[in-house]
Amino acid sequence: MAGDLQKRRIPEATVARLPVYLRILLELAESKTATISSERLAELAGVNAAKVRKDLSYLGSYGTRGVGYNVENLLFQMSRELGLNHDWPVVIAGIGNLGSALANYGGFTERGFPVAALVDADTTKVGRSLGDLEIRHVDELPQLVDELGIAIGVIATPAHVAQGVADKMAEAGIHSVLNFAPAVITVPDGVSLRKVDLAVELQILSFYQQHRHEQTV
Amino acid sequence: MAGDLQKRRIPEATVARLPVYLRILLELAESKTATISSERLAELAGVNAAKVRKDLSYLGSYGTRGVGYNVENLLFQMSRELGLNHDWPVVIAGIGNLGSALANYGGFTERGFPVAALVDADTTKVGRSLGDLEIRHVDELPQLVDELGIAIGVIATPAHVAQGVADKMAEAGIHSVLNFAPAVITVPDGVSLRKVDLAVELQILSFYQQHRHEQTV
DNA sequence: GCGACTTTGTGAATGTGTGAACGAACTCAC
DNA sequence: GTGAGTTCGTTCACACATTCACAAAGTCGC
Repeated sequence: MAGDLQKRRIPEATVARLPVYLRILLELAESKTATISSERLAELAGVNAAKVRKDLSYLGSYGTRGVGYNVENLLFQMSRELGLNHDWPVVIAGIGNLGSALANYGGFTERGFPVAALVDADTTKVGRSLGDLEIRHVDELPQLVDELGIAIGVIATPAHVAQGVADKMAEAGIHSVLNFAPAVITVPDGVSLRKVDLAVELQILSFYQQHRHEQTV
Repeated sequence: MAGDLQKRRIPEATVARLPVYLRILLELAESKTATISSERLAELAGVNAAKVRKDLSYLGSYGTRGVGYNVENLLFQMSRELGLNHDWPVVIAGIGNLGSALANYGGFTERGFPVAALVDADTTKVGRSLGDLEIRHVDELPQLVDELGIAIGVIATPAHVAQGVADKMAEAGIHSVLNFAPAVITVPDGVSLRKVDLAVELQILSFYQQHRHEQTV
């Protein structure tokens, strides 16, 4: 029914916190903890308890007053909401320092994001193997996306080619892009883009360091 | 004088955008562009022009109506505000896949964050060299911080030891921490903490991918 | 030097996110 | 089954962030 639509649009800030809760719940489940209160979860996540309750309430009313939240149930609901009940194959573009490290890093597959393909524009790299994957040419993206059901593209190329790669990804039918290149890139409507920029993070830290110093002086 | 204090506290959201503007301005300076309008800068940064003007106004009134901003001057003011008029030496803790990649990545030094030391808790790694640096034991942090004037600590360890490393960094006198480990960590008052969590980023993308799909169906 | 044009800087309106507070709903001891 | 204690879900007020809209301040051609 139509009334079901928009019943609860989840705010962006909440979406960004759900994965953090999820990881904590996974750890709790491993240690056989059956229920958890918003207070304790807040402590583990480093946030405010009211925020936790509000965040979780967007998933539905899965808590029990006087008791807390059932860990297993909450895990299930949250995984469903985050779309983690199945794998999302990933392609990494740009197999340099960072790209190689990401490809070798087991944490992706473990969390449901198997690295299904590696691509690069450098023909001297194409054909080489990394782990159990062969590096393919970036122009093969459309076939790879099709054949392997790739949903997410990770850009680990130099800045000046990042936009071109993003364009190729979008064209190949990828709807989610994670950009590590230190460049502002744009994607068409309907494609999600997130960025991780190490230099920017360091510069933000530098700002606060600088200002803490000025204040103290 | 005291009236100078708090004249203009820069909002967090603005601080996070300044490094992006900075990078664009550097590119503009390289291509000998003398002035730039808020409109054009906004386009390059992928944001709204009003936002650019408000952000820049926190640095002071450095624009000229009818003309735009002088690139060189704006660069100077912004670097000063971000504390980038001198280098900030960095220590990387945890020399695994990611740590090694970060250590080899030239982009840090280039942007004023020279990697001055590498530490690890694994005694089989201690003593080995990476680039022109020798891996030191994490317990040597206090001396390293002192001798090399290290200001920023980067955590690239496994999740379960991240908090311990953060504690050691804080104790050694580091006031800025960038955490790559997939774990929530806390630091004492007076220490800045930022995090980069790859799995979280992918899961956020997964959320939107999932919901786009549900909507379309 | 004057009028047309450009672009900044900011006040006011709107939107988004946070945290305190509290009623509602549940458990548990007796 | 009643009362004391716990914890959720939600409301409200406030803080923070974004965007619009426009006067103020400059340029430039003639």
